[in-house]
Amino acid sequence: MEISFADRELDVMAVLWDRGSATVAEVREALIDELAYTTVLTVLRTLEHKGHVRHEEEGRAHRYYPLVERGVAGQSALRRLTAKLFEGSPELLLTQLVSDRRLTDEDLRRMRELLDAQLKDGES
Amino acid sequence: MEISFADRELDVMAVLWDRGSATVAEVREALIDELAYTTVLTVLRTLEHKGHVRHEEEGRAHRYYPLVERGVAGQSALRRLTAKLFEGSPELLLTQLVSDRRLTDEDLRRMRELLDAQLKDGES
DNA sequence: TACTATCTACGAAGCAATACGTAGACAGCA
DNA sequence: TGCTGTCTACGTATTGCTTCGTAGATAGTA
Repeated sequence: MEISFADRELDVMAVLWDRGSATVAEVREALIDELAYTTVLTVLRTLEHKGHVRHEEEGRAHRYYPLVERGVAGQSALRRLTAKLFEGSPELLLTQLVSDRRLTDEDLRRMRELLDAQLKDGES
Repeated sequence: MEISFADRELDVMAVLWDRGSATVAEVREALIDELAYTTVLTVLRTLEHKGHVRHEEEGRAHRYYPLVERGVAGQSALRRLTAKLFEGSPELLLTQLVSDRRLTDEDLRRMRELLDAQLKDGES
């Protein structure tokens, strides 16, 4: 089961993930683009309709909570990206990743440790 | 300048990237979903209209060539992904990438070697 | 010549995403 | 009580993506 978000939906989800939860006004505040209040509301309602968020009453307002974990959405997106843009090779993706930004040695070392840890996990 | 492709457009681009170039019939053949001939043609024409592909006459048919490199599109997509789904941290992205159980130990080992190579480069 | 297969060109329909306006509910305050 | 600001609900316009049908051109073949 694949999860994916349209551009604007992803913007909104990112706010919910960052803050844990948010009201319409808070989401609107957090977004870079200046959207009408009702626009943000609409996005949240469609996300709710799709089952990606839920809401609770908070006074007269609604507080929205993400129902999809950021990691799950990330995993899904990474798989699509790997398949379509990196010939199915995570290695190629990593090549791109480290060639784009100038990562410090410290960054690279941490990333290598990460791979070490994962490899040791597999051995057990 | 950000480049992005819709889902079906990406499917088609992937074929062109894999093969270097292709006619409408070849793209149609290569796609997993069975689409009408005109559907594939339309996608290619809109891609051409956007400047992402070009075509040359080949007999009565057209042969389409990608004008955007796979790597450039990949870079663009990776940036978006990092920003929206991994809080701007390539390290978090890698964590997610390597935690995918679909990766073999061999994949992980090669990725570690890649980072090793990158680290040794940095020392020189 | 007439038929068939294959191609492009064009148009249109359906749907989802995006964006916003208006109406109506309601709390707080003058 | 009446005004103002804030909220949801609802409707709607626009745009882009996707899909395909039909028409017309043309090369090859009976």
